[in-house]
Amino acid sequence: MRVLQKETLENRKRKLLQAVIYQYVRTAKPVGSHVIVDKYNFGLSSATVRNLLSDLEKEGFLIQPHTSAGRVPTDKGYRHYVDSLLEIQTLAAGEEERIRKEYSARSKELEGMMISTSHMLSAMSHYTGMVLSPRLDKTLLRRLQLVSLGGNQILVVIVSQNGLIRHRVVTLKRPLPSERLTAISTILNDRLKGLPLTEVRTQILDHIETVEQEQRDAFTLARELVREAFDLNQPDQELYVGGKENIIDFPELNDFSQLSTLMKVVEEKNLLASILEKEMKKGGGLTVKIGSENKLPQLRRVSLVSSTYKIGENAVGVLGILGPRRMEYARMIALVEGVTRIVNQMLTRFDADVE
Amino acid sequence: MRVLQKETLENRKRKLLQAVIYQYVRTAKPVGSHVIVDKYNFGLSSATVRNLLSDLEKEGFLIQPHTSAGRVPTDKGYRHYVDSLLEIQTLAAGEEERIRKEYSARSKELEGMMISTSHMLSAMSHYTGMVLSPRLDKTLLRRLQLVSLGGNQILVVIVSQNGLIRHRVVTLKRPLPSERLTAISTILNDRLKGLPLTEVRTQILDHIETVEQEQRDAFTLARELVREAFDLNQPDQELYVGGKENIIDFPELNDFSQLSTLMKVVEEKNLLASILEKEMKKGGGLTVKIGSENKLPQLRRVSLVSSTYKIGENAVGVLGILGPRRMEYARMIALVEGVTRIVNQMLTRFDADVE
DNA sequence: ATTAGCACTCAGTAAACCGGAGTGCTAATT
DNA sequence: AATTAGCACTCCGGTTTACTGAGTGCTAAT
Repeated sequence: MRVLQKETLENRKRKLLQAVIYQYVRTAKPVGSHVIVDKYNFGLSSATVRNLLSDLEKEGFLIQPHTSAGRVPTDKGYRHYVDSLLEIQTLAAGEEERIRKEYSARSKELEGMMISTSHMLSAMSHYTGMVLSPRLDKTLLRRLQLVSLGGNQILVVIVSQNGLIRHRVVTLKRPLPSERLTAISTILNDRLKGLPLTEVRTQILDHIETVEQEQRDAFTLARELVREAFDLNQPDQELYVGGKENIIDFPELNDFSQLSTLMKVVEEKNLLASILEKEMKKGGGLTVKIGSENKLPQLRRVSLVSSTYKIGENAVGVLGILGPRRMEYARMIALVEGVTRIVNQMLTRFDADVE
Repeated sequence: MRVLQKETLENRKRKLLQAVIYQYVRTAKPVGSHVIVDKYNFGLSSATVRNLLSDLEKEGFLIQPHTSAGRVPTDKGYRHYVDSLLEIQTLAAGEEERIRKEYSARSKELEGMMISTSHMLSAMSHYTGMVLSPRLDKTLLRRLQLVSLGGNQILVVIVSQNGLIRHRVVTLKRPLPSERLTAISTILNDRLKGLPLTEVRTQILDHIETVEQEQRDAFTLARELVREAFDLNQPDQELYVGGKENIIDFPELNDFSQLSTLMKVVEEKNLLASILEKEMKKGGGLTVKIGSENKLPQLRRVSLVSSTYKIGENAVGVLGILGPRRMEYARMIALVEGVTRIVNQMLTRFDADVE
């Protein structure tokens, strides 16, 4: 994604570009030569600035909405700006504090964490926050517990190594004495512990044959359980989105139809999810996708700042924000980066907590 | 809420009012006398219709957005219309089918059901769906299960009579052997089963003193558990909202600021929740609140169709939709009523499933 | 009581009309 | 050679004006 920095773009111009972008981000009005002279100390006259601006336009970093208007950054301009943010801002100490507090107040289990992360990203950015949950096949089974609910209902609780908890009520054809239940529970636990969750599913569904007779019906039951509990058509990666409503305030979307199409993309989570997933597969770190850099046409008027988060060494999920192109990139990047760091820590903590 | 039907509003006028509303709901354009003559067979001339319309306006059922425009229903007009919907439409057979299928595919546990209900309401109405979850103090404890996760983490699973499942990971100060855990689990279960969940909380937090010595530390532990698991600052009734994004398409909200304030109310769930809660306390059945009939000023441009749902005989929660005043009330009422019926059945099924 | 007819009102749209912000270019200045 | 002052030009956006047509209310005739 990184555009190589032309030598021709000497320092003065770069400063100017930054000033324009900075100004535009604040005011949302096309930036004219006079504003620049007034508010930023370049020691140049408006005429000179005009010349430079004109150059920058020829080079594709700026554009005029119409003749006789000021300049507005293009995607390329933003890109250059983002790339030049060498010294990444860090989160203000207060902010980091606030984030951590928010987490500790909430539950320690994974789903809760996903939800609050998405909310937090949105709250602190005033944009839309997204978190793609860790993939099932990267998370290992810590424990599988069967709890009788009386009658022929059973509660299946699946706990993964990193704190993801899933539960499901399963109704059996016939009742089952509770001591049988614990027996089965232990067998299953022994056999399956430490396997990836996706494995657990297939293990049970496929390898029934190889089991000795006495354990046979344990597995028949197990099969029934798993089929219901894992809910095959439920995707194993979920996207949590917080702050959809902020989309309304995106400054660029001045008409309803644009607003509406964007809303629909965000609503229809799996599109977004698959984009983030690709991001994840491509490896790690923080990426910024600006406007037209997004493949999805519906997203070409917005920007995405996202980052993969890890359990131990593996990138397992993605989190980020979706906002207008006219975005305070520096702050947003700091935010995403900060939250990623914290999430990483928390997930590895989960991991370490295992007996 | 029911406005008494004036004798003065003779049949012909009522029919006319209905026609106007019907027409307006479809077209969103002020309805003029000509349209009425053309599309509805009243056997009257436009002039006569005009007179009648003028009457209806004097009586407050209609209003002109400006002189020389057609008429638009007032809240009072809608109200009258809704009240005159004697024969409630029932859901189309296909629709009911679709709803039931949707449920069976999804999980049987309560939270999942709440979520899919809110989604369904929104999907079928194209408006915004809301479900207020059953109150904790109306639901009884079926089972409280402690599951060791190894180390000093414990998973507390709380299952209520009607299928609500809550889980929480609790980290203890010191590790606890797993046989102690099951022992404690049984004690707690015996003692607390069948109590309302709110009771469970207070029982454990308050009555520690009265316990014999040998069970003493069970309760010390329990106390620790409960305090964390029930998460005191979490409200015990939750509002599930689906289809917020549909608000964008509400025809009445033609400017951004209105849109935005409405969004904020819906976002800030507890305001809505408390309104619905009041609805519940006031007893049962289906209510329609039209525009200014809503206390909350932010809601005075929309309508609410809601209904309480029951477990057995008690109204425990509320569900409904929020849409524009210009709404197909007949269909919406049928929808809410239909969904309520199904939800009632499912909840009572949960109840009956207990051993 | 109903209706035909007509004068009147007014939203909404289009056309015409500025004012001003901002540019590009040229010629003068450093 | 780079910078700057000055000026003509462009075009957006807001405002005014004019016009159309849908729809009404009223009066007089049926």
